[in-house]
This record gives sequence, C-alpha cells and structure tokens, in this order.
Amino acid sequence: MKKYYPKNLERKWQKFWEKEKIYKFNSKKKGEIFSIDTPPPTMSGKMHIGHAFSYTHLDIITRYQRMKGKNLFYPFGTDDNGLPTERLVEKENKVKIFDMERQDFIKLCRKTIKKLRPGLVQEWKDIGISSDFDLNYSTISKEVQKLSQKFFIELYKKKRVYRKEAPCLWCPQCQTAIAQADLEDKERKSFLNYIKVNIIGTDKYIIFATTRPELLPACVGISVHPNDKRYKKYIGMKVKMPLTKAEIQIIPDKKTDMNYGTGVVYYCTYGGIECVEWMKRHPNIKPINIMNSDGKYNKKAGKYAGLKTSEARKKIIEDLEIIGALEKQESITHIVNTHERCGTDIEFISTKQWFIKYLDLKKDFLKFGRQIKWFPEYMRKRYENWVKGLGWDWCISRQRYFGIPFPIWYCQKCNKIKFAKVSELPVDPLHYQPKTKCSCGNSKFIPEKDVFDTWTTSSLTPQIAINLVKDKKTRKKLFPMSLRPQAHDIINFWLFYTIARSKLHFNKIPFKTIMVSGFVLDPKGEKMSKNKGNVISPQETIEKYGADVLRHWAAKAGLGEDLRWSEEEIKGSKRIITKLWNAFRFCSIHLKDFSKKEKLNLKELEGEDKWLLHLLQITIKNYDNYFKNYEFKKARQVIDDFFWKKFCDNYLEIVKPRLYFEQSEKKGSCQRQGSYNENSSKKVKFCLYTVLLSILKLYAPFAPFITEELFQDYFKNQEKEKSIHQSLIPKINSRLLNPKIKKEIDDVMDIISLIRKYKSEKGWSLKKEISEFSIRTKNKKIKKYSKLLKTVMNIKSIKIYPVK
RNA sequence: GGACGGUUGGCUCAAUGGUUAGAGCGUCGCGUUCACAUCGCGGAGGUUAUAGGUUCGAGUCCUAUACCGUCCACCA
Repeated sequence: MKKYYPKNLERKWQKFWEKEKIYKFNSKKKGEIFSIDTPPPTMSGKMHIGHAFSYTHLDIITRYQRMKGKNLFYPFGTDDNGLPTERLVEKENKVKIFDMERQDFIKLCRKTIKKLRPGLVQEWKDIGISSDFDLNYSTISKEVQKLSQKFFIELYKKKRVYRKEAPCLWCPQCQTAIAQADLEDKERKSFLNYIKVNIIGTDKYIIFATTRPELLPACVGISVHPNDKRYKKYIGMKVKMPLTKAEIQIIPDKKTDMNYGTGVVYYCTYGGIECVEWMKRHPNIKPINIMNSDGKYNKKAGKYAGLKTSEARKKIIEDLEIIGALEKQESITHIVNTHERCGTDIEFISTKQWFIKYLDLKKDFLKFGRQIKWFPEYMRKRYENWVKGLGWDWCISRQRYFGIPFPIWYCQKCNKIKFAKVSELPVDPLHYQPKTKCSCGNSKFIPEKDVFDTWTTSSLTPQIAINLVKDKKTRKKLFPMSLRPQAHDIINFWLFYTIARSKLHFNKIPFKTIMVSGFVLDPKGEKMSKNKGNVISPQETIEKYGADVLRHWAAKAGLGEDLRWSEEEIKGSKRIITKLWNAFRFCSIHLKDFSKKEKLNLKELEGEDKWLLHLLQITIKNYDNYFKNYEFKKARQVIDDFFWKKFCDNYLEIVKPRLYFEQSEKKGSCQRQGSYNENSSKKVKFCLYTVLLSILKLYAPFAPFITEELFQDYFKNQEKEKSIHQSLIPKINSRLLNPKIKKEIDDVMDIISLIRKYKSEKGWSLKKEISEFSIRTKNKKIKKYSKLLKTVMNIKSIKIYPVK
C-alpha cells in the first residue's frame, strides 16, 4: 500500500458515489424516512469556510442516520435570485444593474448562473456532502417560480397579503424596500448638532439636538415632555425653523426623554423609526417626503434638491453655522441601522409595498417553536426573542430585477388588482397580459414590476424539495421534515420565515428538529470578513490536507459553538487521519490470509483481546448515545480516543509479538518473540478484523473518503456492501462485554505504566532488558499476565507476591 | 436597556453533586526509527473569573458582581 494522498483518492470516491448512486433516495426502500430541509446555498460566489463547517455538521448527522438504517431524503438546492445573486452577476460581468435594461440584466443573470452553478455545486461535493444530487432545485427555476407564485395567491385568498403605502425600510444603494430582518447594526461616529430656533412672537429660543440636521426641510414637528418644567409654557406655540422658515408647532409627547440632549426633539419624515412612530401617534401631521428612491432630495428640499444625505448634511450644517443657528456640535458614536447585504445606512421612504400580515400570529409562532426539538436547546430562546420583538408585518416586495415576479396586474381604469390563474403560472406580468377582463369591463392592465424578496421563496424550501418527488404517498411521509440544519445567523430569517409560512399555509410545524451550527472565527476569535482580509479558504485547505481532515476538524465544535481557525488543530486532525491510514496499512499486512468464516471460540481469546473487544462495545454505546443527542463532537472524541490510545498505543503494541510469531520463527530468533504460536496469532487477527472494521464504520460519517478507500481496499472482499456508506453502524455485542477482564487488564496497564516510568527516569530505552522484576499486588489474577508483562517490557523473570 | 451563551493549565476544550479536576496542542527530558515526512514514554504546569449561599460533600446547584461574545431594541 502506498502513502496517503487525499487529493486523488477523494476525487475517485466522489465520482464512484455519484456513478453508483450510493446516496440516491428510494421511496420504496425499507426503513424510516429521514427527511432534510437542506439549506440552499446562495449564489454569491465561492463556498466559504463557514459553509464547509456547518454543512459538514449536517453531513455527519445524515451519514450517521443512513448507517443506522434510515432512508435518507437529502436534497440539494441553490438559492440563485435576489440581491446577492444580482451583486455576483454585477461583479462577475463588471456591469451595473441600473445602467442596464431590465430584460438584458435578467438574461445576463440566467447566463451567469448557468455558467457558475455547476462549479459551486461541485464545491459541496468536494467536501463529501452525501446529498442525493438528483433531488436538485434552483429557486429561480420555472417550477419553483410556479410554486412560489401559487403560494402567494393562496395567501391572498386567505387575506394574509396586502398592499399598502407606508413609510418603509429603504436601501438607497440597492434602491429597494427591505424587511426588518435585513437590518444590521453598525457603529458610526457622528455629531449631535444643537440647533437654536426662535419661538414665534417672543424673543425666546429653544434648542433641540439632532444627528440628522439634513432632514430639516422635512421637519414636521417638535416635541417636549408634557411635564417638562423648562418647556411646559411653550407647548402649543410655534417656532420658526432656520433656513426653511417653516413654522412648526411644539407638541407634547410623553415618549420624549427629558434627560437626553436638551429634552427637545424634532421629527422629520423620516429620520428613523422613532419619527415613523411619532407620526403614528400624531396622525394629523402631514409628512413631507423629501427623498426620492435613489436617496437624493427632491424639490421639497428647496435649495438642497438633488443632494444625497451626506452632501445635504454638510451643506446644511454650513448654512446653519453662517446664520448662527448652530449652537454647538458634540461628537458621538451611535448605532445606526444598515442594510445587511451592502452596509448602506437605511432610510425610511413612503412607498407602496406588499406585506404578509402575521403580527397577530406571534403566539402561534412561539407555540410552534416549542413543538420543535432544538439542538442546542438554548437557540430556541433566540428565536423567541426575535418573534417577541417583531414590530412590522413582513414586507415581501423588492424593487429589483432578478427575482420571482408578483403574478399580478392593476386595472388601468379602476386600479383593481388582477391575479394570474394558477394554470397560467409561472407568469411574468411584464411579458404576459391577463386573458380575461377586469370586473369593471376594462381589459388593459398595468403589470406589477416588483419581485418577491428571496426569503418569500426560500421560506418554502420544504415544499420545494418535496415537490421534486412525484409520488403523492411518499410526499406525505416527507412532511413535516425530520430535520432543519442551519447556522445561527439566519434564525431570524430563514428559520423564522419558514415556520411562519408553514403556520400560514398548513398550520403545521415544517420540521421536527432543528440543528444550529456556529461560525468559524479567525485565529484571534474575530469574525472573518473580506474587508479584514482574514478569510480562510476551504478550497485551499482541502487542497493541502484533504476534505476528510477538514471535516474531522469541523467536528471539533459542537452545535451552536463557534470554532476558531487553527492551523495547528487542522494538523492534529491530519495526524489522526494519517494514523488511520497507517494503522490499517500495518494491520492489512497481517490480515492477508485471514478469513472471517473461520470459526473461533470467543472464550479462548487472550485477556488483551477480550479487553479490546469490551472497550469497543463501550465505545459504540457511547458513540450512539452521543449521536442520539446530536453530540457528534463527543462521538468524535470517543472514537478518537479508542482508536489512538486503546487500539494503537496499547493493543497493537502488546500484540505485535503475537503477530510476528511467524516471521520470528523463520528468522530463528527475535528480541521480543516470547513463546507464541499460530493459534494465538489467529486470535489477534480475528480481533484486528472485527475492531478495524468497526473503527472504519464509526469514522465513516466524519471521514467518508478515507474510510471508503480502506473499506474497498480490504474489507470489500468479505463484506457484502457496495460501499461502507451503505453498511450499518456495528451493533453492541453483549457477549463481548467483559468488565472483569477489563479491570484485570487495566491493572496490568498500570503496572506497565510504572515500569515505563521507572525506565524513563533511569533514561533507559523502553526495550532494555530487566533481569528480574517483583510485584506485590492484591490482585491475584495478575499472575495470568506475567507472560504478557515479560514480553511487553522485556523482563526475564517476574515474581509475584500476593498481598492481603 | 432586554435576551442568550461563556469564563477551568501558556492555547483550544473535557469533566451524570462524590477519591488525587482530565485530554490535545505548546513546553522540557528520554527513547525509537522493522505501521506512522514520525511515533512512543515520562515530567513540569490549575486557589476552576470574584464574593456569598445550599449541602456530609460544589468546577458542577442558587444569588449577586465583573469581564468576553452573540442576538435584539435604542436616545432624538
């Protein structure tokens, strides 16, 4: 056998699995179905290390379940529309979306996806994902468009969607409305500007503080707390705004914090969520919308028309300073909401958008959350925290190009909404006109230009995946799905939305179990980001160490735990995988002539054989128990420990003389030959075969490639399975449990340890011969092992003195 | 401000309320090179964040505090 080179080996077996359809879902296969709502990776570039990490967690679980005899429904999809994909297409083709015609851009998107998608999917195959890649979907495909539009219409029928003009979260960069979940906090350095305004009819002034002075032309109100002694007397009076000369009334508002700034707040349309809320509390006030959808100010901003926020801020501050209205500036750091996809500060703009009404269902969402089993359990709290904090209905419309269109038109005459028929789906209203007239008799319609937000569609992944199966009976068995795997960053998005959709459409939980992975952090424990330049490439890691090593390393973190990148730890995993290779190589030399058909009396096994087989049973037991609770991290620990410490360091070292018996006979003499015979060697071989095969199987979920190679290389001849991944995890054999022998050998091990220590302290070689050695022990059984001790520690004569 | 997680050798992490708190990496010493671009053996290294409490007994349970991390909300 050769040395271990993972690269070609892994490619070989990946192709083998694909060709032989090892992971194909077969609805007729026996065994309980285990269905997985696999996360469809976003088409936004290459697979990153976080993907490799969390998908490995998932794949370890699925491989284990498969080897427990479950029938795996494990599809694979890609999420290839929406903002991230648009951004990839822009970057890849060096174009700008708003410089292009809508149709041209969409064509370019389709072309780019077609080009890039196979490469992306291959990256998932490269890390050994055992999906059935024939159960494959793309969220922009015709089938998925149809499904997504159908469910939208269904929601409308259930009176769960509505269109409304309202101030809405808006990204001026992407020029689209966004949802609450799309927000990300960012710390910004800014100024708190104190602005002095005259109270009309008096010579008095009041001062308010603001971080957004540029919105002065959009100012609609000033508030003080009704109990604020300083300002009580001014309530109801008006102030004259500087620059705009607008007259604004001072209105009492209990939400005003008397202790912040000057205790006077000015409200604009819209400076932030607090302004929107303030407008709701004071419905008589009319908004002054000064911002266009591209983030530039319009005519209502007077001389500031045409400017963007940052430009207008600079100019207005200058102007305020000139007229002496700027009392002072305080530098502050504060948190602003930015668009999670592009980092731009968000604005509020009043526009017409589509919403899914669900705020009334918060209690049901919480109830559903409790019906699902969470790993780790505490992640549920995050979900609950999010649900409790929901303040807005779900805005699902996006003013973008590459997404699934709304299947609707508006009557040109009466403005009534016209829905596409389900039989017509999928439709793009921009290129298709309704066949029937509006109820008002008119037959001309204006198409809806907006598209669905990606989460609108990806919240339907269980349905999308199940839709790939044609047989209705099987479909029923797949839902609710067994497992939803994902990372913790999208609990508020994908996870929540999927549960919400499932509630709205089916009133059922979408999956029975959720497993949540953490993140990979850089060696300092910080988040990886392209800006920081601390990104680790999984592709390079695979190239250098192999996917099995990367997977073994990824299992170092349990569910919910973050894992710091460490080259040293990767090397540690590499050592274990290499050791597996070498241990197998060594054993296979001795196992050449072994046949498992040859019968052997278990009772006649040597003590160390029984000891090893006993420990194997315990290892399997622990391994299974850990996997039951999704604790693959601990399962990995027990198999690592058993393999390296017990099997290699102890057992193999002890039995070498028994294995070398044949060779030593030929050579005539051997240093540690002892007096072993052929029968003794046979017993070792039986143990090696049994234990090695078990070790391979227990490692198979973690390191699928090398275990397959070793299985095919030797065990294939005597085992019936086509692939190790179609075999079963070994069952505990209670006949091999032997606590008595375990205790005896443990004592022998302790004695060996003492002798090693003694030799080590003397600076002797461990092989140095000891002429005479005495043991005082309470354990009467030790006598049985004096031959073993003599051989292992190279002792000529042992005397054992019993102690009472 | 709210919620959640964490704090154990230099580093990364283990320890169903029960002997002397364990591994791996690193470090120091020794030994092998006949499975192992190595591997093995041995040593040093810990007041378990802090302060109280419950208990025969606390790293583990309770209460506070501090610090770190994550999510959410937010002061104009």
